[in-house]
Amino acid sequence: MHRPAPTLMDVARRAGVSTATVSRCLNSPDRVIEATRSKVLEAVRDLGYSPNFGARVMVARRTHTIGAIIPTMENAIFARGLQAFQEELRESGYTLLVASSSYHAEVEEEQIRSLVARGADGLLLIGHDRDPGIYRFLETQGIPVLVAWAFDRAAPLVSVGFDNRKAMQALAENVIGLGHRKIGLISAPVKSNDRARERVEGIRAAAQAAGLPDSCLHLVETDYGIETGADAFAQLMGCDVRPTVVMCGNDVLAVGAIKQARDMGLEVPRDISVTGFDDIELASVVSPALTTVHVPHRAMGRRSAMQLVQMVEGNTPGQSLELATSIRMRASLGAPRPDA
Amino acid sequence: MHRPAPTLMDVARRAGVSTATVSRCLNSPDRVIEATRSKVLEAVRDLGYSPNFGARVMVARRTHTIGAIIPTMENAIFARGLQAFQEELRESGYTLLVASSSYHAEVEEEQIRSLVARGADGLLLIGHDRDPGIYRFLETQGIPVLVAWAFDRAAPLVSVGFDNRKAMQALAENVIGLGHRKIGLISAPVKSNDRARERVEGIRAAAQAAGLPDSCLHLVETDYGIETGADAFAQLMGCDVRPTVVMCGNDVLAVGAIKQARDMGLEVPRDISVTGFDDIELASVVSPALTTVHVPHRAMGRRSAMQLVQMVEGNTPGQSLELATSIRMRASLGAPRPDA
DNA sequence: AAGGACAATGTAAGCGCTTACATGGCGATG
DNA sequence: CATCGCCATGTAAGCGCTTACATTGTCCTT
Repeated sequence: MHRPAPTLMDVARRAGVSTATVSRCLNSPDRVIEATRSKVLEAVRDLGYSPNFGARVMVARRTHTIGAIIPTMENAIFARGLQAFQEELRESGYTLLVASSSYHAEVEEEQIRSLVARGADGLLLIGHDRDPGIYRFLETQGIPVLVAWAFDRAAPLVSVGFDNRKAMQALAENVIGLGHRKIGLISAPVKSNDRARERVEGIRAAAQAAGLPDSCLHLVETDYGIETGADAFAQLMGCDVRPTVVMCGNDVLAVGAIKQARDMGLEVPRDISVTGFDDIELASVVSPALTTVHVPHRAMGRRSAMQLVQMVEGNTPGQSLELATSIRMRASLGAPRPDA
Repeated sequence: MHRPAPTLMDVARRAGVSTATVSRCLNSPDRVIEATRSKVLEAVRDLGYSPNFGARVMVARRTHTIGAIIPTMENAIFARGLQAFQEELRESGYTLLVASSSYHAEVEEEQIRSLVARGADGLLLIGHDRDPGIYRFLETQGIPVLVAWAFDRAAPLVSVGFDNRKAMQALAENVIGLGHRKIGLISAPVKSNDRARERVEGIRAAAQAAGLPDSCLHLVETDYGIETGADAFAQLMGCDVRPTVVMCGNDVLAVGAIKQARDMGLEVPRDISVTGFDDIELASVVSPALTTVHVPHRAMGRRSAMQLVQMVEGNTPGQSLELATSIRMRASLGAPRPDA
């Protein structure tokens, strides 16, 4: 059905030169005399020639491609950071290829292998929880890897991000400081998700520090999404001991919670407070605006890109970087009702 | 600094067989006797071997990779459809690689070339507006291309999507039917964005059909985002003739408009109505919930994937598919105030 | 005018893999 | 027991490109 794509050889023949000359025209034009060059470039245009990437990579051993695997594209949590990551990469002459794992470890592993096989010069991964085998694999492949969205000095991999536990703990201290003693928690599944786990533990730590019993915390785990957040909220409200505040592992869940509260005729924050995590755009749009932990998405993306490029080009071990988070106090958090 | 990644040859030597046998072990295991196979697989594991994609592609001429270039990852408009697209691809044994163009034609062209060079077997593009030169390039490369998010029978490329104009026209007819005569429009820049353009024209068509003068429409173009939507809304409200309804080219802009209305002390829909387009999750979360055009994101993603795979595998020309949209009447649209 | 330096181009090896074809061994068949 | 066929494996070509090295021609230099 289709003539195969033209090759270097075709161009060379048409221009009446050797393949080497064509290659040089394309890669170091100044090493070829003007007359030849224009002849060759004309042939390239006429034929609609485009170099075969595979062949080129095989020789050059560099693709100028960075791969990123994120848990999901479905919500905005990674979107902004990734956008910044890509912008910065572009400036350094790299192309970003993104794959999403749908929060499945096996899919992620598959994607890692796929991206590596495709010659990614470096990889961006989210979070630390991962089968050690895959780290060994990356090691033998000699591919620099950077972990983002979670800073952990002790982790085996270089990471650029923030301390999830500390950030959530700070928010929880505020919540407790307002007088809340019955706290509902909605989190993404903590198994094999270090970020979710750390956030929950941050809350635990704050409760403990304030001398609250463990029983004051009620955790519901659920998948990611507005609807699932809503369901979890309903579940929490159905318990014998109603919480006065629901702290959510991220903004998407929190928005679901707020929505459900509204649907149940509860007023936030008068009847119940809600908090989130991430400070995505959604957080300031929802009504009441969401109290949440602000994460420096764009800075994280940019710094990750810079660091990763450095690791790739300098062949250096790379250095972890901790970014600060801050608390955004907005309308969704208030003191508990005196009668509650 | 690093030992180069192991090759087929290394594995073969370690397992004491030929490279052909190793290759067969990996690609058609049943053509190799059990004993040999386990020997080879052990060597593969020990060495952390991963096939060199470039080399493999060069021979096989197939990558089982589909590339997609979307205008932005920053908001959820493409997220859900893309997720479905990826899921369907995965089931057919394909990997999805995504790049984003930030709504820049040159970036998009670069990404197309990059993805093609990387051996994408097929491409998913959004919308039809594009330099014809790039179509010629794709033609000579023999890469099947599918356009999504915009159905157009007359377009040169196969498309799976909906009729943007018709969809928006239907919504506009509703709006006009409610009695609105002064309509504000907030759209993404219509130049080189056929979807935005068609939507605006849909509104124009509805106005014309209802016998309204052109002057009843006031268009503001702005980039994508909640904040820009808010600004555009403020601008619209600052005009001498205040509209009674603001129709937005998409939900993100509409959410910005609603937010701005709230900030300006206007009650939606009593003081002013707002409509969107896309029906992303955000639309039903915002308060008041957004009246918008529902787009079958997931179906579009799945059908696009199926169609594209068919084009790639069957080497067939492919067939366009029009999907239906529907109107979601929610709280943000009401009749105009009698006194307005 | 002969020798040398240098610039432009050509020649060919080889990157890591798949696969058509060649080879050898073994069981079934007559 | 010789013959055939088949299965498991090996051999080697070649995918499209880059690049080290070889070749040719030009223009100085002495």
